[in-house]
Amino acid sequence: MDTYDPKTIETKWQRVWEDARAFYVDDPPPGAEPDDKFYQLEMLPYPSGNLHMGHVLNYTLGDVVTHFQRRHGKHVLRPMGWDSFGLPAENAAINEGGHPREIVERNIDNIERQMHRLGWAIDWDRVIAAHDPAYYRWTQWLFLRFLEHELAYRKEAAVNWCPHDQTVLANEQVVNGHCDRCGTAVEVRKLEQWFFRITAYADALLRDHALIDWPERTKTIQRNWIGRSEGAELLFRIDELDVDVPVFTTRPDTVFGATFFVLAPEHPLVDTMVERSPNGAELGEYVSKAMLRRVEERASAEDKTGVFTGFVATNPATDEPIPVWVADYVLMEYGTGAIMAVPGHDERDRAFAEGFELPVVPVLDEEAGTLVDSAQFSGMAVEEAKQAIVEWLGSRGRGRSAVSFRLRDWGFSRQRYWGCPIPVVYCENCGIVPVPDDQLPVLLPEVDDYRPKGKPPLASNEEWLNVPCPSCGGPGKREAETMDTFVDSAWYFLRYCDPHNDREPFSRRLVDFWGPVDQYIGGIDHATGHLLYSRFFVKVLNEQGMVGFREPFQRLFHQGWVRQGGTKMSKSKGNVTAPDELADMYGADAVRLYILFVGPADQDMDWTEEGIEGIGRFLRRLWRIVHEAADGPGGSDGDAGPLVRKAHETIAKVTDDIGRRFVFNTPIAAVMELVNELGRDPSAPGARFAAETAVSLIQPYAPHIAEELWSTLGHERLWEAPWPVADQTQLARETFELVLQVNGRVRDRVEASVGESEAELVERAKASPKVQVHLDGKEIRQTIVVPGKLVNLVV
RNA sequence: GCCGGGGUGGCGAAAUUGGUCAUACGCGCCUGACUUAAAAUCAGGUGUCCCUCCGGGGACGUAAGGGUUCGAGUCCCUUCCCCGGCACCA
Repeated sequence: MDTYDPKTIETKWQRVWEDARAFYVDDPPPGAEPDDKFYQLEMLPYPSGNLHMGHVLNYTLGDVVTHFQRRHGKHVLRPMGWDSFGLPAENAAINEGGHPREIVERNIDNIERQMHRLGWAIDWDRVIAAHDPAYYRWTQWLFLRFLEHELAYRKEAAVNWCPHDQTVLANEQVVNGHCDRCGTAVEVRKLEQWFFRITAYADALLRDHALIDWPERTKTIQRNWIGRSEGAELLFRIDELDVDVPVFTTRPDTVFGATFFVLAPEHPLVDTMVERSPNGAELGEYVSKAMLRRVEERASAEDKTGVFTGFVATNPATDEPIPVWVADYVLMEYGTGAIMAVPGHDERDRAFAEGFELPVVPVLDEEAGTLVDSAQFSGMAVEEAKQAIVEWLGSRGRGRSAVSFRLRDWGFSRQRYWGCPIPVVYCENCGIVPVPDDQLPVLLPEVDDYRPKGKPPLASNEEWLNVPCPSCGGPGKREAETMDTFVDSAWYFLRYCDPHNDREPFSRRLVDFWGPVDQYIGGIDHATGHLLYSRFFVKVLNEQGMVGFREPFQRLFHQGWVRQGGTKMSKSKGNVTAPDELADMYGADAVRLYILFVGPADQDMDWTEEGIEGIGRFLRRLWRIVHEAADGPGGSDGDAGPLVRKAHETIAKVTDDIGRRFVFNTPIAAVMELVNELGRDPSAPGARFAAETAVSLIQPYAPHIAEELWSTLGHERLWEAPWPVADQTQLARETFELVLQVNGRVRDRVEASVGESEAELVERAKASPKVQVHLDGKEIRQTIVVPGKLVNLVV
C-alpha cells in the first residue's frame, strides 16, 4: 500500500476526467427526457484576483449536487463563466495598473487554474465571459428587444452618483447612502439615464414567488424591496395654477382630516411656484438646499423643515382650501411626490403640523376604529370607509383606487469604460436610433485612458463616437455610456444552454430543455439585485416568446458568508491561506471536505484553518482502512451483520441529507462514523461492502481519493456509478433496544423483538429490577407504549 | 417601529414528525502505547455537581422565567441578547 499522496492522485484523476470528457454534456443528450435533466448553477464569479474560501464553499456545494444528481442518472448541466465587465473588474484593473482586458483575462486564467486544481466537475466547453464580443453581442441584441417594446428608455432623473467611482449607481448598489463598491457617500445628481422598466413587472415579480422554491427569507427581502401598497390616488386642485395634483395615500378614509398639502422639493410644480409665489425667494432657497441633502440626512434630521408656498389646494372631500407647503420629508421617489397631510392620524404630518402650527383635525375614533367628522361617512368602519370614500370621490372625478410600489425602474447606464456598449446612435434628425441587429456587436474600442473623470471615457474617443445615423445617414454620435454589469448577468444562465450560437442569443429549444435552473446557489446579497433583474429579464423574454418559462431559478440556496474575523488564528498563523495553497498543503479533497464539514452551509462562519488537520487525518485513515478491507477476506453485500447494516444506514442518511434536506455537513459525519466502525475490524464480515459504501458516498465531496480507492477495490469510473441504494431489508431489525421509563425518566433499556405486543412490552418493563426500584410498589396510573421505542410507566 | 432568522460542552457543531440517560462527527485538552526524544500514528478518556465499598449510583443541565404534555432543545407565552431585510414609503 502506498501512502496517501493527494497531489499525485488529484492530478491523475483530473486528467482522466478531462480525457473522458466526464462532465461535459451534449445538447440535449440523445434520448433524454426533460425529466432526466438537471441544471445546476452557482452564481458566476467576478474575475478579480484570486478565489477565496467563499468561492470554495459556493462551488463545492454545487459540485456535490452535480455529482449526486449525475449519479442519480440525471444529465447535469453544470457550466461556469466570468462576470468580467463592470466596476469590480475595472476597479481591480485600476488598482493593479493595467488595461482591464489584460487584467481580467489574466485573472480568468488564474481562477480557471484554481478551479481545475480543486477538481470541480464543470463543462468547460460552455464557458462564457461577459466581455467577450461573442457574448455581449447578444446582450446588446437583447437590449434592442427591450428598447423596441419600450421596456428600455431614457429619461432625466435624480440618480445616485458616486464621486469616487465617478459613476451612477442603481438603488440596489447604494447601501446606507454609500457606494456598495468603495464606501464613498453617494450624491444625488440630475442626469439623463437609461432605465429598464422593471416597475411594469412589480406585480408579476410578487405573484410568481408562488412558482418558485426559494428561502422565505429571500422572498421577504424582495417583497419588502418591491414594497407594494394598496390605496388610492386622490386629486387636489390648485386653482391659481389650474392644475389637479395627484397624491397617493393608503388612508383615503382620513381625507376629511387632510388640513394641509405637501410637495417634495423636487416636484415639477415647485419651479412654477418659485416664479409666481410672493415668497418665491425663500422657497427657492429652501428647495436648492434640500436638493443638496442626501435622503439619509433628510431622514435623520430631528425637526421637519418646510416652507409655505403661498398657494392653496382644495381638499376634494371637504372642498375647503388647505395650504400647500414644500417640505423635504416628502420624497419625490415615492408615490406622486405630493401628499395630503393628515396630522390627526399620521405621526410625521403631526410633527410637521406642530412645528408650523397647522390645524389638526381628528377624523377617527381610534378606540372604536370608526370615522368621525367625516360627513356621510361618519360612524363607518375604517376598511369599509376606505372603499366608500374612494368610490364617492371617484364619482366626482376626484379619485380612484391605486397601487404604489417602492420599487423604482432599474437605471442601468454607467459613465464608465469597462462595460457593454449600449447599441444606439444619437441623430439630430432621428433622435435615438437603434444600431441594426446585423451591425452588432458594437465593439468596445481599445482606449489607453479608461479612467473615469465624470463623463464617459468613450465620449472623448471621437473616432469611435462619430458614425453616420443608421436611419438617415446623417451625422450621428454613438452612446458613450456602457451597461451596468448586472445586465450581463441577468441572462447568462440562458446563454449556457446554447453558448456557441452565432445566429441568436440562444435557441428556444435548448433553453426550454435545460431551463429553468433546477438548483441555483449563491449569496443572499444579490436578493434585490441580480436575483430580481434575472427574474425580470426572464419574464420579458417569456412574453416575447423566447423562453418557455417565467422564472429563471426554480430552487435557490444561499451559502453563508465565510468571514475572516479577527480571531487569534489570523494573528498566530499570519495571513489567511489561499484555497490553492491550502490544496497544495492538504489536497483539494481535504479543502472541499473541510469547508462543508465545519458547519451548515447556509450559516455564516469565521474562517479558521483549525480543524482541517482532522480532515487530513480522516482521509489518511480512510485510505489505510479501505486498503486493509480490500486486502482482507472482506465479505459482500449479501452478508448480514452490524457492519453491513451500518453501511445501509449510512446510505439512507447521506442520501436523505443531500437529496431531501439539502444539508452537507452531517453526511460527512455519517461517513466518518461508518469508517470508524469499519476501522475497528477491517476484516469483519461485510468489511468490503462497508468500504465500498464509504468510498462511494464520499465521492461527491472528495472525488479524487474516492476514485483512487474505488479502483483499489477493483472497480472503475465511480463518477458515473449509480448512487447506492439502501436495502430496506438490511435496515429492518428483528430486535431493538426498548427504553423503559418511569414518569418520563429513562430507568433501563432492554433488548426486545419487533414482534412483541404492547402488553408484552409492558410486562418486560414491569419485570425490570431497575424499573421496580423506581416503581417502589406505587400504583401505576398510566402506561404509554411507543411501538419500537419505549414504554413509560406513570405512577 | 414593522418583517424574518437565531441563542445547545473549552471550540465548530449533531439531535429530521414532541419519544433512546441531549451533545453524534470533528477540533482542542488529558492519559497511555510506540520512540533516545519529538512529530506522526494508534488505544482510551473528556457537560456540571454530589455520593461511592471504584462495580457503579444520584441530581442538575440546551439564553432567562413560566406553561402544555406521560414525556420538551423541539410546541405555546413573557423577557433578554445576537444577526439580516425594510423604514419620514404617505
